[in-house]
Amino acid sequence: MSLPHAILTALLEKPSSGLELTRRFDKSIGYFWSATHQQIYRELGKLEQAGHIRALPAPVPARGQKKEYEVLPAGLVELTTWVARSEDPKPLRSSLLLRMRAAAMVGSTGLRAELERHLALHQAQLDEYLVIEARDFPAARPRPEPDRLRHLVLRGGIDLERFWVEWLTHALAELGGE
Amino acid sequence: MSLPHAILTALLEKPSSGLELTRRFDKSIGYFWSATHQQIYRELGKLEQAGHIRALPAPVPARGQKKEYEVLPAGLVELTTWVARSEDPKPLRSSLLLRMRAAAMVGSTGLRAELERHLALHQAQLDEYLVIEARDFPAARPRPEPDRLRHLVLRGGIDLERFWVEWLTHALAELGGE
DNA sequence: CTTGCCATGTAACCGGTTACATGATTTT
DNA sequence: AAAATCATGTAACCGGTTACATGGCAAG
Repeated sequence: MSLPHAILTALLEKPSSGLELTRRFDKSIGYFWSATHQQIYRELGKLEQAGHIRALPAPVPARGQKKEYEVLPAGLVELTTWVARSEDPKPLRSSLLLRMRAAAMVGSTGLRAELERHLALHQAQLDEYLVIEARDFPAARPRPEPDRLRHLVLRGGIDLERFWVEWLTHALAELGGE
Repeated sequence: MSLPHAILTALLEKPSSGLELTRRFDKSIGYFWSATHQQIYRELGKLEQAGHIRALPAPVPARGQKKEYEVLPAGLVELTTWVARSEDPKPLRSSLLLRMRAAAMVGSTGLRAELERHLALHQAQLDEYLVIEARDFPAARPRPEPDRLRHLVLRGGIDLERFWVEWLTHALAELGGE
């Protein structure tokens, strides 16, 4: 049940329409909780019904017309209690690790190319994160808590990509020429 | 579309019944592709229908009776081609990172306890992996390829847990007393 | 002969994914 | 006025989750 809270967070940062949310998900919150525009519209409807958000009054409400949403006090309460809520981490699901395990049974033919492809993807994502870090979090400390928290989140993304890059590099070396 | 291939791999390692598979998932393949017994029975049905596996003939087939499955040649082909197949990594989904991002907007009250809980969980998982590594992969190299691949998979799990342990430790330090 | 466990399932639901539909606005 | 783009949606599907049902078998 994380998507509604992802949306509440995004709307708190800045009231937005569905499409704007979709775009911001693509380059920010979506880095660790992605969503398509269909999901977002569906969820906005539910959140409005629940009284957690409301559509800002539009001059002429109509289909195909932009609708801006903002968070209501009830939504703020919901998000605040959710932050303190406890939830187990979902078990890992990696089809790449699974593939490697299968390769141990049926041979690793063709696996190398896939590892190289993933390495490039993770390296690219890492580079993207590092650019954001340099832009949004230049040296200078200490910082106010909100900034520290946002930086920690980004750090998580960075270190996770670094893990993949290192593991894939190691795996390719270990696999040897095929 | 990974579950069927996880099952094929497990059945190649050793022909099993549905419940046996469920148990083996809980302590091996399930570390990176978990499944409940309902999923497994459903998938076994599909795989049998597709001609990828077959139930070994039982003396008295009946409901509530154990059914052993084995992989058929078609299943082996399917798994082999799947290993070489290319598939993008699913985008990361971490409700913990999301929670921290929300905390940057509404305050981090109650977050510390959750971080500590996750730290303990990941530390426990890491310890479990390390025991398995010591048991199944004692020093001595070089090794045949299948063993190298299985060890790489386990290494992935280990390094991933290490990442979480380190990041959570860092986050707790950075968060400071609350 | 009841309790508990082994083993195989069915049913309902839910979030995420993919494909498509529709209206409004801007560009050419 | 046709084409492209912005913006909001509907519908169908699919894998994973939760709750429950059913039968066989062994222990006390």
